[in-house]
Amino acid sequence: MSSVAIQSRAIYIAIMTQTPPLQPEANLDPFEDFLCFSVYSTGLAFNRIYKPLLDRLGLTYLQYLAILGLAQKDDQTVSELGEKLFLESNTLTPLLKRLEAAGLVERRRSAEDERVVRITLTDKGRETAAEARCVPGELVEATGVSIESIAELNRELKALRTQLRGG
Amino acid sequence: MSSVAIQSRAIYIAIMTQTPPLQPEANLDPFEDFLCFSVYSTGLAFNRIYKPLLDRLGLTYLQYLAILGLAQKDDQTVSELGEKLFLESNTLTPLLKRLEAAGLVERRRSAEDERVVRITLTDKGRETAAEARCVPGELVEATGVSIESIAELNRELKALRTQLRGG
DNA sequence: CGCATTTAGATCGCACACGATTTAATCACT
DNA sequence: AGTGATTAAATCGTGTGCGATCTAAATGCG
Repeated sequence: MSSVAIQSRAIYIAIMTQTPPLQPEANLDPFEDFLCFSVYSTGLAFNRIYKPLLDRLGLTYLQYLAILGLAQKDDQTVSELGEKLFLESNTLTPLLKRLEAAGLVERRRSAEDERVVRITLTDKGRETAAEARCVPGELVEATGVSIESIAELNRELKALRTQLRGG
Repeated sequence: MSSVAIQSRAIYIAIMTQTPPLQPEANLDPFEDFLCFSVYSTGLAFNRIYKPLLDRLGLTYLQYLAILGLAQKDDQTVSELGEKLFLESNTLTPLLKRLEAAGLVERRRSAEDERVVRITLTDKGRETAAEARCVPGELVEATGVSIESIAELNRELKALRTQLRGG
């Protein structure tokens, strides 16, 4: 059994808490030591925490993020929104059609460039966005994680994401 | 437009870097300040980094995690594996059937309790697991994130996940 | 102008996630 | 032993993510 070869452009993004390279024989617990798994499973946990709150707004987690993104700036293109969310049209187009069907956004081809689709929030969409902004305030600190340490965690994750995306 | 009511059991899980409660008028940038989004988008970035490496093993990201989980301990039940991955049978059953179809695992009903399905790695599955363990070693540090800071980040994420899951 | 190239979205197929429900087996308790 | 509750896994429907491909519009360039 051969180990997979090292890539030519040696990106190394701190993936785990143990020093690479790993030997197959190493006795490690992947789900404790792999940062990628901590990020993955924390994402699942966030999704589950948000879901009951977003259900009342009739939004999924991604739809919630999209609505917040649209509320930031009116009349964005699909690509523009995609840059904020780190997603592309293959994910956003169906999502935006669902939001349109729900009466929260309008999709219109640009007059200057017919390739471009511009998204605007409807009145109902703006109301939903305002409610969506209140959702995080509902999740209230129970134990000892301070706002400061969360801010720090957020900074670290953003730096990591930037590295993962190639700087 | 009504703000959503505070829940009776006031869980607050530090969700963002600004102090709640948020007013709808607050001029914030959700995608910079929301920890949930940093976790979400970092997860997407991890997925994309891993994909080309896992493609060579013929595994998806979740299949990779599942194989590593199965390699830790032989003859696990679906529920046992689910506890490691924070997933349930509605996600794992189809995934395990795909791994079975690929010849990497075997699924067998327990003789003692016919409700239980036990999963074992085949020889091919163990080979794949050994290769899978080498994958993180391929992702090599390019810039200034040290193993120590990654270990710290990992600890913080795990603590956060624990809180999100209700302690 | 003519035509290849590029670009923005859309479409398609596959694999997750997850709430809700179903099935079948076991347990609890009388 | 009987039966209602519980449990483990499977099934189903909806909504992401994403690689690959497609379409149509705009651009570049001789």
